[in-house]
Amino acid sequence: MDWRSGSHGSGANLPALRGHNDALVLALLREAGFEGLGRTELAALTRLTPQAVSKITGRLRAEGLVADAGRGASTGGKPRTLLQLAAGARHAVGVHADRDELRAVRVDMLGTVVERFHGPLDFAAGPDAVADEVARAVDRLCGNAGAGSLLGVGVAAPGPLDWRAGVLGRVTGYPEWEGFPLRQAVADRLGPDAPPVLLDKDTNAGVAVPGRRAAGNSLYLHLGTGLGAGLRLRGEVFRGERSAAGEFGHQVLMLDGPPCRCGGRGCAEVLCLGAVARGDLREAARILGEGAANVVALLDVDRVWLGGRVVGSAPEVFTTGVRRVLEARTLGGPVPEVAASEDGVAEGAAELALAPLFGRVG
Amino acid sequence: MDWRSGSHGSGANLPALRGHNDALVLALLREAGFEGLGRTELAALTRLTPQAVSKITGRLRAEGLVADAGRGASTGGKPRTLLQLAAGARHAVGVHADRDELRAVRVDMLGTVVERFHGPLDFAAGPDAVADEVARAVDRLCGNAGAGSLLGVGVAAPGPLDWRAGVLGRVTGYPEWEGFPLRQAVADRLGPDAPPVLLDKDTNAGVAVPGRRAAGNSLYLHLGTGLGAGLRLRGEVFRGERSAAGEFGHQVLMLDGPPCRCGGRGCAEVLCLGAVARGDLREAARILGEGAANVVALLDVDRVWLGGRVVGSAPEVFTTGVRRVLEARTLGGPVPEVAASEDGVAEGAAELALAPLFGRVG
DNA sequence: TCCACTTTGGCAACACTGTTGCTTAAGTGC
DNA sequence: GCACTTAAGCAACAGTGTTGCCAAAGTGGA
Repeated sequence: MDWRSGSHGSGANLPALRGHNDALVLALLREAGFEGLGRTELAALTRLTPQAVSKITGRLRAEGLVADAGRGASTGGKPRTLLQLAAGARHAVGVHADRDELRAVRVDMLGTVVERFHGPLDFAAGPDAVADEVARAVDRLCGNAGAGSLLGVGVAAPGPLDWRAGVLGRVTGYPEWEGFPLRQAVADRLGPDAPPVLLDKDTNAGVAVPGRRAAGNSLYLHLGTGLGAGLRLRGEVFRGERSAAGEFGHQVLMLDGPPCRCGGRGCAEVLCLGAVARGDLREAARILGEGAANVVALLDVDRVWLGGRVVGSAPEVFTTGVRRVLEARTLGGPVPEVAASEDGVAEGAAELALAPLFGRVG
Repeated sequence: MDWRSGSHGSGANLPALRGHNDALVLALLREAGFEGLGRTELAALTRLTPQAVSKITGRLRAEGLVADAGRGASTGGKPRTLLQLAAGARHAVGVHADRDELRAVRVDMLGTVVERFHGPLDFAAGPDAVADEVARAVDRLCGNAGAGSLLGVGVAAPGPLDWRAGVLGRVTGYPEWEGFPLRQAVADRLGPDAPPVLLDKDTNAGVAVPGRRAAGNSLYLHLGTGLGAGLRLRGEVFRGERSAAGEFGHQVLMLDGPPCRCGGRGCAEVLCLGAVARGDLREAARILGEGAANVVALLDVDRVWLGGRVVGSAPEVFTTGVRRVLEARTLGGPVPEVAASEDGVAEGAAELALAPLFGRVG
């Protein structure tokens, strides 16, 4: 349930109890998708009594979040009335603010993209101008949605940054960005009636891409101008206490190897980008694979997503290269799924805004 | 709160609500230790109303888990009545079943060791004989405790093993151990009225050593005949979906380096043990530090514990060596605490048995 | 066509949770 | 001595999931 807030979490009262169960039912209905789920199945999955499920779904129906989805087949008695998520009843917006481009999407409660928008962006114009552009993109996408149906806005930006405070960190090449409260800046521009705004690293949004199977542990590796990673453990984005988790580019893979801009030697990033610069993408994929295999072994990762422009330029090379290393290094154990991710950072940002509805922090 | 059971966790009802709040209050009182805590402070920490705290502490007092601890200083009004954990009211037993030695402890609810026992052990005698020895050690330690005060028994053994099922995996040198249900074997020998028995990897027990600050992320590195790790994320042991997390020995630190027994090349273990074999403990510490720094950066780790016989032979060399690497590699960020752990695996195993009382899985 | 059976799902009463409103106890400080 | 502050319990309350019961809506055999 995780009603954590302090170091030990928070106490729970009746509203919190109800909120937990509501979110749980919504999450199960979301996973079931268009097929829907009967009340009896929900009772079995939640381990609540059928009567409790009836009360809960009654509430959710009254709020318009859940709707009937016809009748199921009979199993010898009255056929069950199927319920499904009223996907279009609420929306979320996700924005990927990259160095030279802005991509924004509006998604429904299933995470399906309803509307897209993208345009140029220029970090050099300064953080205030970028906040303007982000707010403008959100407004454009929300004009077509019913008022009040927007649950949240997620903004993904290059890290590092402070997720809790919503403040940017040192963005390479743009020193004036450090310390800029982008989350608050966007929220101010959207007005006081706007839903909550979240700010997260692009790699964290990348690992949160909506998918039916949110459970388990996932790793997203982003190879572009730099090398970064996002982690999803037990279905939730893992950020660490100081939003610093997911540092992958400066994992040392070759002790006393070539010097890196970070001051270290033999970092994954310097090795990988070096191979890319030499045009040796196979070697870059192998290095990426070795780094991924370290994380896979350490954290029992189920799925590895690869993204970023370099990967996008030759997805096959990278997925097969990484998969080969993982197969060699997982001794008998299950080999994680490896796939190249379409640029889904904006979708992931929207997913982070949607997450609280389903009882997840992110 | 984490009343997880299925992939999405479980539904919550009133008993679960009460259990969560009871566990939370007990955890806070445990952290406060002998100083105790007033009802008002508990209310602030739990975000419950003072009246709710009075009801909760009333229940816990009736069960004997909590007791008065005198009066606090007045802050201008009636002085608060302090409460503290009745540490001696319940106990847990932890057993470290190592290849040639058995160490067992009985601890109170604060995790303080009340009684110790250790003796020889011989894995070669077979798993049944070892289960006998473990059960005998538990019986010996529990004879002196009041009946019914035992909350649980934790058994730590060399990994890999299946934590959920309580079944051993491949123990190097003892092929007949694979698949042996040690947890059930011990439970059978303790009888039907005995409290729950847990089985976990020694490295997981090592990272769960009782300490006031359970929150945050910790890493335990064990350097003995092999190299292993235990992870504690957000205060809970991280085992992964298949109990496979914490693989550290075969993290590749030197691409295409010296061949390892696992079939890979340049693994942390082969590099580290190689340096140890050459008598170069400083180099071993440096390698350990580089591996630790990778994990620290990836997971935003706060504390690094070092253990195992090799570390025990020269704790200063390893702590300073590891700390030096961490200082060099954390660029401006906070440097995690580094300490050599006394052999606390048995205490950690007891802690895992105690954990459910405080609302943690482990 | 009828009827026993199974399964679904809602109504009403219930037990029990934390919350609210109020009162009493027990200190401090002018 | 008295106003004030803080702690903590009693009683009534709102609202949760649970239990017991019953009506609705199917299946399947006589």
